[in-house]
Formats: sequence, structure tokens, C-alpha cells
Amino acid sequence: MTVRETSPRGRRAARPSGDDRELAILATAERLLGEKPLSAISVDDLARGAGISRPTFYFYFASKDAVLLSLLDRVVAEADAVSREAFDHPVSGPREGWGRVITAYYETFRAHRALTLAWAEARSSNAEIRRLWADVVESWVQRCTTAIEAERTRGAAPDGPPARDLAVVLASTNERVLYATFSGDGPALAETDVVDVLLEVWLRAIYGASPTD
Amino acid sequence: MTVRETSPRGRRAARPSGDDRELAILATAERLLGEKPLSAISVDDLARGAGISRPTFYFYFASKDAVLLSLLDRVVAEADAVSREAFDHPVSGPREGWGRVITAYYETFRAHRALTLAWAEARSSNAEIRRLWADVVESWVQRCTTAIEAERTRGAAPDGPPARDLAVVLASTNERVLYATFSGDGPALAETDVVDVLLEVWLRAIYGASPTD
DNA sequence: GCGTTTCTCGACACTCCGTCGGCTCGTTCG
DNA sequence: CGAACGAGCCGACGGAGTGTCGAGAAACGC
Repeated sequence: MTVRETSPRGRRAARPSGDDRELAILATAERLLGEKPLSAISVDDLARGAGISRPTFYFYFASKDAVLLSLLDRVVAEADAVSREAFDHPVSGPREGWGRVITAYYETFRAHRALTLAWAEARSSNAEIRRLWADVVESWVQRCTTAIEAERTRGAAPDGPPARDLAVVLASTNERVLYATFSGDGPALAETDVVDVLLEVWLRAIYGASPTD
Repeated sequence: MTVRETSPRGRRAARPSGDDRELAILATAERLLGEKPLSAISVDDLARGAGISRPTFYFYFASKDAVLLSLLDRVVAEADAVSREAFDHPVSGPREGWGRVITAYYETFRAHRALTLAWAEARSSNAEIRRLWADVVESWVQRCTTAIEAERTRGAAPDGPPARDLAVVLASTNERVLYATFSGDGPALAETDVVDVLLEVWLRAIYGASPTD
């Protein structure tokens, strides 16, 4: 087995024993995020949690945000795989198809609730995290755009705003509604209802007609 | 003229000359927010911008966030007034009515773009700002809920998810879509299109039907 | 064994925050 | 008129974080 190539993010070089430490830092981060918000976690907390001193932390990660980024990379990869699968899966009708898509999105982020909330917190202050999320949404929007256009072409959906614009709006809707549901601040939907309501709004937005006045 | 009662927030006591300083701090904050994100603005920046020292700043405001809160109070009051007016205004049909509502929301926050972005940044770390925004959205959702129920009662809109759930989703949609448009990061709609697209989605969500499969 | 690389940390320099105690005024009142 | 008071102001301090530097320990390659 040759020297393992780790991802560009993470520690500076690759060697055995240090791997444990890197994992320990990541695990500590995920654990602490379940207890308190990102802003209340210091580099020192992460270091001590992983059994090392603060300067040593910097041997493995460039900053607190770099740890979060590492964590997010994993979730993003998972979300992307699940989403791709949801879009490719054969379906019997629009309701089942879009329901599958929304459910996939919902399940993935629900499984990593703490990380999802931390991401939202870090986004406002970190350009790299912003970019990572923008990429995720973009690929999501593209898939939706294609699907909407296909529905229009086959005559199942009426014309309306450009498919991409519609996709951007719907992706934004999911993002904000699910975030509210998971974080629980401000008006939000119950976890048991959120997928159903979102699905109904999606279906109406894509297949429904607006009143002619 | 008796001693002016200032709002509970703001400086600790009320006396003439200090008013200028308080205003100067608020003005400085608004100016700096147009140049850099909230996180890049220090208390020292605000103090120096207002021509005072850092300790003196604390004579007027308890923290940087308190300044933002003061600024937001104003915008919130304005937004609330405009929104109330939009809902009460007599209209000739659904498209005009809802269009008025969405436009009001859009114009208000566009006029205070920098503040809107700062609010989003502060929300994740400040419970009081979170609560303020939650209240704003709540009153917004209630107005929408009532309006949707009225449309259903008069037979103009079909049944569907609970009106309140629909209202929460639509309010969230506006929030996220407009934020993306104003901040410009991630997939977003052009400022020229955003109201039209949102309106179409709203109309379909409220008046449209979903496919029966 | 011995150099090289990995890993580790104590100590430092820096930024920002919030507070305390004392200074300077103008106003009030005896 | 002159003390007393309070609004307004700031220098200086202590504390919490951050990121870096340079020197030491431990493992490895030969």
C-alpha cells in the first residue's frame, strides 16, 4: 500500500499516526457542534478535545473553518450522490418523482443537523464555505432546470418563468424552509409536515397555472 | 418641551449634546456596512468614525450588536407599515394584490441592502436579533394566512395545505430569494426579474392545482 | 548509529472586547 | 459665588482568542 493521498484540505502531509489525530479533531468538532454553536467553539476546545495543544492543532488544520470545511466536504459528497440517485430513479409520476427529490434533500441534512446549522453560521463570514455551498446549490439547480424543461417539452407542465428561475426559487425555498424547521427559530413547519407541504408547493409551481384575473 | 424619552435601546440616559454622538455612531455604522461586512467592523471603527474613543462608545451603546439592533428597529417599523398598507390596499384582482405585497417587501429591503445583509450575518450569533426577525416574519405570516384563507372562503383558491403552512413557505421563499439576489452569492435571480418570478410562484402556490398523476 | 522528517508545545505578538477610575466640563442650587 | 453634581470623555488594565516561531522529542530510512 503506497502513501495515501488525502484530500487537498486537511493536514499538510500524510503519515500514519497523525491520521488518528486528524480524525480525533474532526470527531471532536462534530461532537461539540451538537452541544453549542460554532461561534462558541474555540480552537483550544478542538485541540483539547483531540488531546493535543493548540499550536499542534495548526499542524493539522489551518483554522477552525478548515475543520468545518472538511466535515462539509463529506456531507456535500453524500448529498450529491443521493440527489443524483433521486433524479435518475425511474418514477411512475410527477408526485412520486419530485417527492423523492425533496425527501432525499430532507433526509441528508436532517441526518447532519448540527453541521447544517454550523454551515449557515459560517457562511456569512467565510468566503470558501460560501463558494462550496454555492456550488452545491448550482448543481442542484441545474438538475432541476433540466427536469422542469423535460416536463414542459413532454407537455406535462405549462410554460411560465424560465425553468432556471423557477429552479432557483424552489431550491431557495427548500433551503430556507428546512433550515427553519431544523433550527426551530422563527415561524417554521413541523418536521412531520415539511416534506408534504414543500412537495405540494413544488408541484403547483411547476405544473399549476396562475389565475388569469 | 420635556426630557425626550428615547427608546429602551440606545444610550443609558437622555441629554441633549450626546444625541449628536448617538446619531453619529448610527450613521457611521450604516456607512461602514456599505463598505465591509459586519464582522469586519470593530467597536473601535464605530467609535473613531463618530469622533470618540472606544470606551466612550460604551456610554452610548452596550455593544456593536446593539447599534445594529437600533438600526434594524427603524427598518422593521418601516417594513411593517409598508406591508400593512400593501395588504389593506383595495385591489382589482389576485395578481395585482399579491404583486403589491411582494413589491412592498422587495422595495423596503432593497432600500436598505447593506442593513439586510448585516442582519443576516448577525442573526446566527445574536439571540435578540433572531427574535426581532422572528417577530417580523410572524406578523407577516399571519397577514398572509388571513389573506389566503379569505381567498379560499370566497372560492377563488382551492384547498390544500393549511393556509399558515403555505404562508410560512412563501415567506421563507421571499426571504431567501431576495437575500440571494441582493447579496449576489450563489445562484440568484436578476433584480429586474425577481418580483415577477416570485409573484408567479406565489400565484401558482395559492391558486394553482397540483397534477393528479 | 545518524540524519531527516514528523510531530509537539511553550512562549510570543497581536487584535478585540468590556470595565474601572479619574478627569473635565457645564449646570444647579444653597 | 462657589461647592456639588452629573453628563461626557478617555487612559489603562485584564481577559479571551488567534496565529506564528523556534526549539525539542520521537520515529523512520539507510
